[in-house]
Amino acid sequence: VANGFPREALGTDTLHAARALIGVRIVRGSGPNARVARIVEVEAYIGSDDLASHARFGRTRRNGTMFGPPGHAYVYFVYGMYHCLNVVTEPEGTPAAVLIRAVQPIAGLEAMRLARSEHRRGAGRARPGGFPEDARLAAGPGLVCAALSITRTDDGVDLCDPASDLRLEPAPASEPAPALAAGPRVGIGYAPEPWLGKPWRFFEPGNPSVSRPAKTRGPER
DNA sequence: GCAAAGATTTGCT
DNA sequence: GCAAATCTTTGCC
Repeated sequence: VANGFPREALGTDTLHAARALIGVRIVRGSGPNARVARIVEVEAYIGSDDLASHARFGRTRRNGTMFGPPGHAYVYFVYGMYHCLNVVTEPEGTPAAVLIRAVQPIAGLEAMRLARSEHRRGAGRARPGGFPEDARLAAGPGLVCAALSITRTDDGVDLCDPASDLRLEPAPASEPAPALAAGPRVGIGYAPEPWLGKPWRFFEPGNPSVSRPAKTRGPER
């Protein structure tokens, strides 16, 4: 019997929650067809003051979930073709979330490949022959949602509820704590300093499922 | 009501 | 290395 993810690990400091999410499982569905993936890369977006966050405009129709209780999924649509999954953090009323940038496929790889192949891209173009390496199936925020069939219908889902079709589960107790590295967030060139340079991207260095190599010179301690 | 840009990914020049 | 694909959301007139 799977345990639900402890909400208290997400309800306070977002940077702490972001680091704690590395290694945690994201599960889609149940039974033999369940898809299980291990989080290897995240980014923190904290409060309305963070000029890289969707919350910088205050509460809007799109980002309302970010203002809600922790442990729920904030899913948004971007660039006309991709979705991005976030885990809401901080107490209700404080807009903050952790973007899931990359996951490592653990189980249900067939279903992940199928979901990715069905994810329609540009002008009906067919995907070129062959699937990517297993480790690269969900190596990016848009690919995470494609591989796990995450869309806006999942916005607001309680990820700490073991009964949710999309949910978090703790890493197995036997698994060693993952190494951690940090660096600046990706794709937020519109944001001014100091937000642009905040080292609020966390990942497991060396993991082949990470979306892109570290921009930092070496692993942080 | 309209114009501009986006927490991306991919393929081509 | 750069621009296209594609459409929702935001901001301004």
